[in-house]
Amino acid sequence: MKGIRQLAERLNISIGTVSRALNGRPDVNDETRRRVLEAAAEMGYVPNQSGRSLRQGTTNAVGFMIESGFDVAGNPDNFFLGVFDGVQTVLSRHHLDLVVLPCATDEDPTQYLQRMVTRRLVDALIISATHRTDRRIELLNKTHIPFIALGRSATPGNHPWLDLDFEGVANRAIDRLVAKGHRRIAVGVPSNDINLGFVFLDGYKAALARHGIAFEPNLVIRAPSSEQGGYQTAHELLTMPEPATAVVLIYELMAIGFYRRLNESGLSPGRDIAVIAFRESPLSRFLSPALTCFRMSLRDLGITLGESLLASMPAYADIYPQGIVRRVWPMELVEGGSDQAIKG
Amino acid sequence: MKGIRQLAERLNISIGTVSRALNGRPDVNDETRRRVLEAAAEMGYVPNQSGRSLRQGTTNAVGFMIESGFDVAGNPDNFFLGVFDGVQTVLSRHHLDLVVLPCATDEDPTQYLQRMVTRRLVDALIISATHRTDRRIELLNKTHIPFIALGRSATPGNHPWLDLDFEGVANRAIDRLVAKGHRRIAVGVPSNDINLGFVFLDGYKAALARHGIAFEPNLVIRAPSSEQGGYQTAHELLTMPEPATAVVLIYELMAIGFYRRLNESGLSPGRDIAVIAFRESPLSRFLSPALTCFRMSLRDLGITLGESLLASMPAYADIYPQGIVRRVWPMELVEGGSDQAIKG
DNA sequence: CTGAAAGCGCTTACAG
DNA sequence: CTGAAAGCGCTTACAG
Repeated sequence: MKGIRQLAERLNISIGTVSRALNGRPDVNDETRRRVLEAAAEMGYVPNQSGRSLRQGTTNAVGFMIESGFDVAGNPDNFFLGVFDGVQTVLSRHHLDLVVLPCATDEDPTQYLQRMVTRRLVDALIISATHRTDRRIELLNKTHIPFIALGRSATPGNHPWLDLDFEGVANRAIDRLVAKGHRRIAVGVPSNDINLGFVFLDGYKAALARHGIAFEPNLVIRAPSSEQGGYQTAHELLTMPEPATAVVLIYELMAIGFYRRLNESGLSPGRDIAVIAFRESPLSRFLSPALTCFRMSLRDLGITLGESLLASMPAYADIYPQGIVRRVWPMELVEGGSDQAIKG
Repeated sequence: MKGIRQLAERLNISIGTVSRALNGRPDVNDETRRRVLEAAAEMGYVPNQSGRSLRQGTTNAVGFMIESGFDVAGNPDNFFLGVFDGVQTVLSRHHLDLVVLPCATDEDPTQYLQRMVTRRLVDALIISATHRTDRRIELLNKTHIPFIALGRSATPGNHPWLDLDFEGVANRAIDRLVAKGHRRIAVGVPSNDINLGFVFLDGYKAALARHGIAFEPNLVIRAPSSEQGGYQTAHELLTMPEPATAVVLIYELMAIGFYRRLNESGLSPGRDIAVIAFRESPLSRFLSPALTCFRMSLRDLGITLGESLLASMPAYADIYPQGIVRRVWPMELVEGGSDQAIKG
């Protein structure tokens, strides 16, 4: 066990001076500092995090909670790994580490989060896949731990959040489809309580209203965010008395199942029914025809997420003076062949 | 700040007794224990992990390192989230938590791991995506922290490991294809140093030898483990002087690109060229024709991974007496239409 | 069965 | 510029 004490003994100085030298305090003789750093490197000494945490009251770690159950479904190409990378870029500037906290499927997310918070495993938290009403937000607001939500929620709070622009997705998709002559436009939305479904649906209704198209509840297909869900969505649409001519899917994974169901009926996406989906992934290019979808930089999203979180922490607020960030993240439309059909 | 001291004051007993009651020590009066537990629940008291860690020398956390760069590629449907779930099932039995440590793409994996180890963030580690020679294994063996590798490696060590049965995949795929009359069977393998590529290739060569088929180096196509890589693989195969009649792909993500390239030439997987891929995912069923591939339970793999890790930790060795586990994980073949072509 | 005390490895006012 | 000492929140021998 190589602690600060061994290091100090070896150099014949006090542990206080070693600590100050290591932590870059200005009140240390240059020569002393040099010797300390040299010896530390040689011994491979790194401060014990528990010792520091206990003394300082901070862990120098930021937690990112993910829920296997909800997050997985719609994210086939590892949405999160891209975001992690961006978050880490920011954290590493301040010698903070990112630890990912995966909540097991058989555990209540709020209880899990509660445990992580009270154990003081991390100084701050990022939560994702927010629900319409989200008890985690309630809990975090009560405990006063700094956090940011990747996703809005109807649960109130003064916390920062970052969310993808699902209104924008709905609006631009509808505008595009209407411009191509479509009037009966369906949407495939999540069947659970995840907040983005609500935002997307509101955007859809607003866009229809702008174009003077009446909202028809039966054109809103609720299905799991999976291939199977996409298959179901296509099946429902095809067996309707008056089928839709276009569809906007919330997850591109659904597009695979959607395409397949169309093919089974001898129909072709893009020719017989227009398809637009959120979000671009490696798959979207390889579908045939390529999927019209929305693109974003996961890394940039992660960077903004990290910076916005730090902005809400007193210790970093002067470096990131943006205050409480509440921001919608824009996305870019990527044209594919899947919505090229011209109607009427 | 609600610490053990506040709890003790409120109950008018010493902090030592509170600690003993909370930790389930037998030498505590039943009534005292009841009062302590009740008050703790009421106050929402949970022991500070830094305090415990510093005193006990353990963190009660197990780390699972993932590398964004390498792990992501071949795992479109979140391989790891399934495994995490199984690992957590095991850890939660012993009040251990799983923390995932994602190594950023711009950081050296060995240095990252070094930092995590010396900081003493976790008591034990799981590493994944092992390379042919893996400096992380060298490091971990040196530091004497308990760990298990998900994947074999040529780097020596007495550590436990668990690995998927890539020889089995190669053998059974080749047997099946040979039985259908194929003799020119290609393989698509990773273009990097990841160990599974070596294991798979060895299995392939051995299987060919068993069937008296000469090994042809140009039938080994090295490509990235992505759709693009699958596309490249198909392209190379189609432009060969004497094309292969069957192919085994190491990642099912490659199959998407492979299918697409075949379609571009008016060829059909399953009819014109037989395709088998490792590993089953939601996608494999939705490809047309469905992909013949290999299935496993990610959760069960995670459970075994967790139990094998604990077996190597002195504190848990009596509960998990399996010793140093070194085990190959079997998989089940799932029939699709992609290898139904009969040659000869 | 309980209390008082030591100590895990650090950081940081406080003297000098 | 440096050292001696206190103390972060726990657990655990050691007395009684």
